[in-house]
Amino acid sequence: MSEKLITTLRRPKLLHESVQESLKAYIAENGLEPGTALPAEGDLALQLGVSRGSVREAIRALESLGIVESRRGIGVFVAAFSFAPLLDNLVFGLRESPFDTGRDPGREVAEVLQIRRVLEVGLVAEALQAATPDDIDALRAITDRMRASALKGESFAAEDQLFHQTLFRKLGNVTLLQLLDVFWMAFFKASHDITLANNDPMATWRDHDAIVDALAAGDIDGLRTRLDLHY
Amino acid sequence: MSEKLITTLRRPKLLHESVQESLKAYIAENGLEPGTALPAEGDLALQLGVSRGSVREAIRALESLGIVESRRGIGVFVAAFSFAPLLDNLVFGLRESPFDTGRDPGREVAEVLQIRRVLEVGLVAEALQAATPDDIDALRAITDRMRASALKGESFAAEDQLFHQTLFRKLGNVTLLQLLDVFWMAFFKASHDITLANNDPMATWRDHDAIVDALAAGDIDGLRTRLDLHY
DNA sequence: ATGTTGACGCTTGTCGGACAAGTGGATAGG
DNA sequence: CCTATCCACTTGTCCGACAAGCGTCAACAT
Repeated sequence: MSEKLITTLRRPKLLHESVQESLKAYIAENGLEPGTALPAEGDLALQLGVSRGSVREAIRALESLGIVESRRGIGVFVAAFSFAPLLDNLVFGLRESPFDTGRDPGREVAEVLQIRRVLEVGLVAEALQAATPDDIDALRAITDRMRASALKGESFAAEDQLFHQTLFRKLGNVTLLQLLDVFWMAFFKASHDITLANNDPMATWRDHDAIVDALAAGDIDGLRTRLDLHY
Repeated sequence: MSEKLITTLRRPKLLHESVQESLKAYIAENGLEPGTALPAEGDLALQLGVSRGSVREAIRALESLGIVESRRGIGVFVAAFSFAPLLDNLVFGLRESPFDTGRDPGREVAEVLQIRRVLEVGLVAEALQAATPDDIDALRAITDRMRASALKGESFAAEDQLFHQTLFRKLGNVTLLQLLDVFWMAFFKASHDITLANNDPMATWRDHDAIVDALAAGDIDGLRTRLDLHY
């Protein structure tokens, strides 16, 4: 069959790449939990028979991926998985990925927005079913803080992010929550870089407040409509 | 206001991290396209006033993120953006992210599947509108190859991936396509690691074929239903 | 004249040692 | 018992050196 997976074959594998794989295998095979300390760079270099520089380069690569975390004067530790380390690269690569769209710098923002819209609109019904009165109270508290900030003419990025996170928390899908977080930040950073003209804070607050209203009333259709209009 | 974005503040910034940012800024500000060569490590070290080791560590971190690519004996080049370098880390971190779910090794798979379902079901209507007869022919050709493989008792992972990619290609949302690709591969790898019992190939083929039928008939509701049942 | 081969310079890859900077615990002093 | 200091250990950074891979160009052979 189509066994054409010879994509990027490295014959004589580079040393720091081998060390990288060795470290990943060491973590995976031993089932090391986040926070576990790895052997010191010197020990690793000694055990693997390579120089400390090669070990350091491997650690640096794994660190940028969020797999390990090195703390000066203490040691190297297994890091808790998070999308955050990948975010910077995401927005970096998102600024202008393909070549043929140079005339449309806001295209990636629109794409991210479309993905967020589909995800949230498609899941808000389930979020309504899973929501408890406590969740509604928490959302209302967030919109209250939004209004307070809006009245002072301030923006409320943190509250906006927290709102969408709280709305879908009860679904129990942590991957979804992280993904929404990534896209929220990607949208935030990108829109801040390109169109510095943020929307009217009061209008944004009313959008969120109307969503909470529909949520409290159990109005699924209205909820979908309000959320859709929000985008 | 709530300017609590002090998340990961490094007071005395580490040297190789500064070099990293400097390189990213150099690429972004000069608008360097993929394939462009960067100054040699030695030159960079000289210009930045740091050692070559620090420059190398920064390059190694950027390389693992897919931002640059260093070729031995030639130089360091700006890499084309791709989710591929991040995929390994994604599946690596997805194997068992949180601590409290050790008894449910398939939870992440279910989460990824839910995200894919919402995305595809929520966007299939727009995909129908954007689809041309050529697209339907292409999809039918894929399902034909699926049936041929299924009759021989073989699986058809590549065709499965291509099917979903073709279905949403006309939306013109490359970010979405890459995301679906990432999640498809994450699901494929994860499900292959955990539950080695893949579904019946014939049943999988019938699922996809029914989707093409509904697509050709312009039956939006049936399309949504079939796609939903597929998951 | 043309094709081949070899040397050379440039690049990244790897090594070893050295010192600075930061952390945490042991230890001596109050 | 509490406190301050010292010390072993770790990561961070630097320097110099050599190996390995690549491209160019000149000298050579045909």
